[in-house]
Amino acid sequence: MAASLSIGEFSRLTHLSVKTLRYYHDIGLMLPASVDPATGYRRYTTGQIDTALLIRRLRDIDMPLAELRSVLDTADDNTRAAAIVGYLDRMERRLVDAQHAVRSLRDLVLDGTRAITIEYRTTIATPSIARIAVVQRDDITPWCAETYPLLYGALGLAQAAPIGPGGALYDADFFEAGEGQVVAFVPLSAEAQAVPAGLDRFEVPAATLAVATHVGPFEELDRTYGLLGRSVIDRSLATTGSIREYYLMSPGDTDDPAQFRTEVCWPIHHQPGEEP
Amino acid sequence: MAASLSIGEFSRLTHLSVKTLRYYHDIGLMLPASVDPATGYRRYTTGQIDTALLIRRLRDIDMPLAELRSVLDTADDNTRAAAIVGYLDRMERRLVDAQHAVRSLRDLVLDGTRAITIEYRTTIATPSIARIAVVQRDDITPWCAETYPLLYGALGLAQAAPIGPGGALYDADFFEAGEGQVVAFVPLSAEAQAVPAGLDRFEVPAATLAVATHVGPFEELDRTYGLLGRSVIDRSLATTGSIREYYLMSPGDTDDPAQFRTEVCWPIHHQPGEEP
DNA sequence: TTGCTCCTCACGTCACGTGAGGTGGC
DNA sequence: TTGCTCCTCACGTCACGTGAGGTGGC
Repeated sequence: MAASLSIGEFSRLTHLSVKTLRYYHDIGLMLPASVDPATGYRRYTTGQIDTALLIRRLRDIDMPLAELRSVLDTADDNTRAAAIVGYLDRMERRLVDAQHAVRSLRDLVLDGTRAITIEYRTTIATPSIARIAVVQRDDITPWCAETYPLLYGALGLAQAAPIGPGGALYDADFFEAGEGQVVAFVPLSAEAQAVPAGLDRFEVPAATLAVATHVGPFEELDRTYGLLGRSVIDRSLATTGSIREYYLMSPGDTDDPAQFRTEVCWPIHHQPGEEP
Repeated sequence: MAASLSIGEFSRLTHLSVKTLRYYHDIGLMLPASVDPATGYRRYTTGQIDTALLIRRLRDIDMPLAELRSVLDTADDNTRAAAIVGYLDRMERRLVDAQHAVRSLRDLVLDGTRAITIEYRTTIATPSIARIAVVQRDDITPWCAETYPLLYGALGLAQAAPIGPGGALYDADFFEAGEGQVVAFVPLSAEAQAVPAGLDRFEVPAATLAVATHVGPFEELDRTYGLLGRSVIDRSLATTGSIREYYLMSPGDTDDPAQFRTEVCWPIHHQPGEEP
């Protein structure tokens, strides 16, 4: 019943180029139904159109060939559908992220004049409740989304009130190696009750800091980091130590990322104008 | 004032890898502020952080390096902003298209059982008003969006009513070479008044057709085409001639693409069961 | 027989990443 | 002096596209 087609005919019906079909044959992704042993001519059947169209659809949305291969190798329809839907989910998230990146860049370009103000501050050690973990840069958003409700939830249960805005310490490795220790903390008076399992007492160390307040979504923090880092280095104030952020207005307070206010704190060895 | 940085320090501040920075130097996209003639060590300045961050942002959303180069070569701020925003516009459209592709594939995977019914039909020549042009496959959507309001608008002015649903003829080249003649037509009684400039009288030729009705957005037509083409070829009915579509329910009738009904008509040399 | 289709190499493209093997700076 | 940083090749990767040069089928 299924008729036989030359590679050119099959190409026209599937909108996969002849070169692409030959390449898929070479790598074993999609084999012709038969190959003439004398001439090497490839023959496809109409029954292969479905598969070819699926491949084209998935390639159109950039599924890597390795993943496509494992999808095609999946015989069971439900398992295969689940694998595809899993990819679609990931893809949709990436598209949304890309849209945010486009919009944020548009804001930056159309309003590139926003300067930052930098203040200098020496903090004292602060008792707090904290969650400490080694986190990858790419995982920081979900980790925070999970951690802060946990911390504030624990305070609620203990009927204790925070004595300042929550924040986090980021190990230098976190930025430099893409993975490092992160301490998410909420300041709390030392007399407050015992902390639940999984959370720790932690004393946020005293520090001398250059501080810039970032207004807007977390994805745009890079600009504030860039300007703050530049200022610190230009003034030869840089020292080792953790980068610190304080979340003055965050997802716990508002749903609108444009309203977020984040203090970015860069460790310095002395305040400008003071004795080193 | 601008401090000097090694490539590693600059890499950490900009999140561009050392390899990437060296590559940008090689191709002349972004030069170090200085290079030690003895050791080849590259030196960057804090004043280059802004440019590096812009590059990173634009690369994050896949601007090709050639375009990035022309953006960076643009000295005038407004012209540069316009070039970036132009790219952002194109990118945003592509992202929306990709989202549609993802959703449409999701529908297909979750409801892959939809079969099509194929009927056979012999039509007679039909007088019509038409717009004829050579169109690229990629441009067909805007071309149609422009053409049908024109055609129906002309009918309105002439106080003439169409005598059947609008449609289009697609030359074989349109599908095979990516560009070919397209005739968009609306059937009209031969006695109706003269046609306005830019439009033509056209007689849609008689034909014997295999017809499948596609329900849903135009982006999913490939599946109906695949199933219809497969059926026609399997039955050895294929012949040369234009592919034809009739728009029974289209953007002129509803805003919801899920409601669109399109007859896809494949030319055949005789109806199955009849004498060839 | 003409001309269209199909074939197989070999190499190019894009934007880097991955080592190898070696030197420089603090 | 140690070990971390930086250097330059050369080659790899991903998913094909672009010819060159030649054969096959109708």
